[in-house]
This record gives sequence, C-alpha cells and structure tokens, in this order.
Amino acid sequence: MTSAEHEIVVPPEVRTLAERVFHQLQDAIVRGELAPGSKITEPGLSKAYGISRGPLREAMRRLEAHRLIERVPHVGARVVKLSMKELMELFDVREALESMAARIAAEHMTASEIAGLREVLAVHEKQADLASGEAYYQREGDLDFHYRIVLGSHNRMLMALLCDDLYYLVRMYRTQFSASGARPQKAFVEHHRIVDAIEAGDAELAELLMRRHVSASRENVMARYAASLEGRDEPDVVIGADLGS
Amino acid sequence: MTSAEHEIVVPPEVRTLAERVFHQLQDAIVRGELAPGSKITEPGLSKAYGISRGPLREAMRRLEAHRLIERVPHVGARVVKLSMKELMELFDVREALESMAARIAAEHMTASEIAGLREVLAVHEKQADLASGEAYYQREGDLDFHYRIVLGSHNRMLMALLCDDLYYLVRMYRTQFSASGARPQKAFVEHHRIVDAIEAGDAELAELLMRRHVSASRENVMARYAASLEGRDEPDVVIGADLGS
DNA sequence: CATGGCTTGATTGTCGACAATAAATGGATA
DNA sequence: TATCCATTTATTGTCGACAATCAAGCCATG
Repeated sequence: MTSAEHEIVVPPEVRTLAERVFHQLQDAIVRGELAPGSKITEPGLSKAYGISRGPLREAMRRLEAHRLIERVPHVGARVVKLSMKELMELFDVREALESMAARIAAEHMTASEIAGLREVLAVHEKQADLASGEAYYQREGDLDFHYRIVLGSHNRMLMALLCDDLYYLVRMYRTQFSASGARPQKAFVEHHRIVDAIEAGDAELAELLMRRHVSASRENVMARYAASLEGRDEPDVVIGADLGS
Repeated sequence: MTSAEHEIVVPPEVRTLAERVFHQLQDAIVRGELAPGSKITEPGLSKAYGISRGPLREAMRRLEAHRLIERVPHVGARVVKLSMKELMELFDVREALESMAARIAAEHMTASEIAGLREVLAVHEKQADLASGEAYYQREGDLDFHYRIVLGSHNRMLMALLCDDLYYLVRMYRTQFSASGARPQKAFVEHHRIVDAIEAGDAELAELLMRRHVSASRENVMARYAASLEGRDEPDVVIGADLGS
C-alpha cells in the first residue's frame, strides 16, 4: 500500500498557526489556486485565513525561503512564476542531486524500502493500464517513486533539499503547465531499471540510470517547449510533459 | 584584486530591520560567537540587538530555513551543531552540486570570470608562501574560489543552494572545528587543474576533477576524525582539515 | 497634450501587550 | 530519600495599533 493521497509530505507540523497557514499556502500555490505571478497581500491573506499578520508574515518568510514566493521590501510578495530558463536550472540540480541519491540508495537502502519501491511501480503500472488520460494519480505516483529513492539514501540533507524544496517546485510546475504524463511507457521502463540496479546494489549503474532518466525528462520538456513556440499542434495540452516520470 | 574581505556575500539587503539582524545573526553564528548547540532566546536577542521580537522572529525563521538554527514549537531555538554524519552528508551534496557547477562553468564561463579565478589562485598562492600558520585568509580565499565557479555556472538555482545555504554551513564548520588549511599544496594543484579544464572548455574533465577534489576533502576530514578518536597526536588542532580547499 | 510634482490611499515594517504553552521550583507523600 | 503533583516563572505564540514607505491618481505647468 503506497501513500496514494497527495498529502505525502505534511507531517504533524501544525502545532502553531504559522505552521498551519504555511502548509495551507504551500498547498494553494502548488495546486495553482494562487496563480503564479499573482500578487499576494498581507491584509488579504490575513482575512482569508482568519489570522493575524504576525504568524502570516512568518509563514511567508518560510515560503520565500522555499522559493515559492518572491518578496521585495516595502513593495510586496508575488507567487513565483518559473521561466523556462529556471525550469532547466531546476532539472540540472535535480540531475545532480537525484543521481547521487540513487547511488547512495543503492548502497544503503533496506529490503523493506526496496519492497515499497516495487509496490509503487506496481500501482504505477496498474493505473497506466486503465486510464491513460487521467494522469493525476500517475504523476503523484511518479513523485512518490523519486521521493522514496531520496528517502532510501538516508541522507537528511539530500532529503531536505529535494523533498522540502525542489519537489514542491516540480509539483507547482506540473500544475502550472498542466503537464500530463505523455509517454508513460518509456519512463516506466527506466523506473524499473533503476530499481533493478538499486536492488542489485549496483551504485554506479543506479546513479547513471537516474542521471539519464532526469536528463531525458529535461530534454523532453525542452523539445516540447520549442515545438510549442511555432506550430501549435498539441490539441489540449500546451507543454505536456512528464518531468522525471 | 579579489574580494579579500570576509564579507563576500552580504549584498545591500539591509533595507529593513529583519534583514539586518538576519545577517548579523548569520555572521555571529558562522564566526562562532553564538556557540553551536547553545540555546538562543527571543527576549535575549531582542535586547541584545535593540529591536522588537517581530522582526527578530522573521530573521530567525530565515535562519531556520538556512539550517543555521533549529526550532521546536513552544520550546525554543538552538544554534545548529553539525555531527560528523551530517558533515559527511554535506560533503555528499557538495560533491554532487559543485561537480555539476564545474561542468556548466566550463561551458558558460566568460573570459573575465576565468581571469578572476586566476587572480584568486594567485592571491591564494602568495599567502600560502608567507604564512602557512595563519590560514584565515587562505580559507576565505578557498571559499572564494569555489564561490566563483558556482557563479560561473550562471545557474541561479545552483547559486542559491550553494552560496546562500551550504557555504554558510561550511564556514560554520570550519570555525567550529578550527579547521586549518593542513595541506595547501595538494589542494592547490587541484584548484589549478580545475581552472585549466574550465579554461579549455573541457566540461567533463572539470566535472570529474571537482568531484575528486571535494571527495578528497571529505576523505581527509573523515580520516582525521577517525584518527582523533583514539590517538590524540595532533598538537593544537583537533580535526584540522581544509574542506574543499 | 504631455510631463512633472504633489497628495492621497493602501500596504508593509515595527512595536508593545496579552494569552498559551512548557520548563522549573517547591512541597507533600509513599 | 525518591517520586509525584501543584505552583510558579519564563518563554513562546498571537494580536491589534502605529509609523514608514511605496504606488496611484490628480492637478498644475510647460
């Protein structure tokens, strides 16, 4: 049983108002309820969430540190809006960190953790069978896959950087560009190969495959973006792509 | 002329009280004036810096996001104290990110930026000549070296992760363990080789050399730590090491 | 008609005070 | 004497109000 709900990473960190509104805002931004680039005002949010400006400002400071909003002193804050350049940068960083995560995971992952990975792939495959159009759970399943590998590295710094920072940006991008799983089969095979390498304890291979996997996603996104600039041949999706899946 | 002062990375971001006290606290922690593991109390800092608790709490939230302090709701905050395990994790992340930074820098660095790198090495060498005991400037010079390579990648996300987050942890570790430049010659050659590769546009080689360079520092620190556990042979330095230099 | 500066409005930055929670102290009891 | 519980104290969390700054609108002027 995998954590199929989309609340993968919201532990019981809600002991205070600032924490609660931080997670609420984080979720609202990732889901696109707060549009990218839109200006967010303190009195507005203060009334909307029914709290004072004090805790709200602390939550916003955390969002700023996580790169979900951008603040200018005495001016205000806006929801971050990823440009294509920044998206490519995000892929670069993911390639560097996740390939290393795969390497360390191949060395340190436990048997039960690997079993969990296999289950994720099973669920992933089942859903790819029945509904290729409804890619919501699939995308979340993909992120769950990458998530578990990072956890398998047992490296708290990697976990903090990837799971607490970068993955929220990835999820925001996916909703922002309504990126659907466009080619599940290909990424699928890659996922399996990576797990095979990890299970075999082949750290070098796991690192190489993960690096290729992320890099391929990057190139895929880039190609679709370039294509969308001139001939608009995609019917209902602008830049459909499966980042890292 | 290189930026020899230790205020390498404090831009004019002091338009507000919260920003100012954030940088002051950041500096105090990195310099060791606030001892690692020591508890910091809001009324205490509030009086010490002559500001209200409002901006102070926002500054502390930023410090928390940068992993310089650790907070527990309703309990308090402590200055972070790196364990050996976390230090090794930090090296892992640095190896992944800085090797990629070197690769991209070899592709995108401009001529003037490379010239600046050469100057850093020149200053580095000059100081290694006269005073091998006084390694303060040398260490800062080393960080300046790594800093410029990251800037040379022109990747804002890499810059943010390394320069704004990890490098402060590195500097804190150095003061915490009073890590002196123990073997400048070796790291020196490695620095030159890296710059050569970057100048030649050999991205793969630059990546490989930087990865080895950081990895060697990691092993060096690890070895000295293991040695310090039983036979205390080091006279005045506990875990003397030159992280990444 | 365009442009410059001033005025006004709103938002952000800062502060002090009150409420809620957790640690510290002290005493009573087994 | 050790342990448990109540009280106290200090710190954190939250709030509302005031001051400082910026953006927008308006009017006067070239």
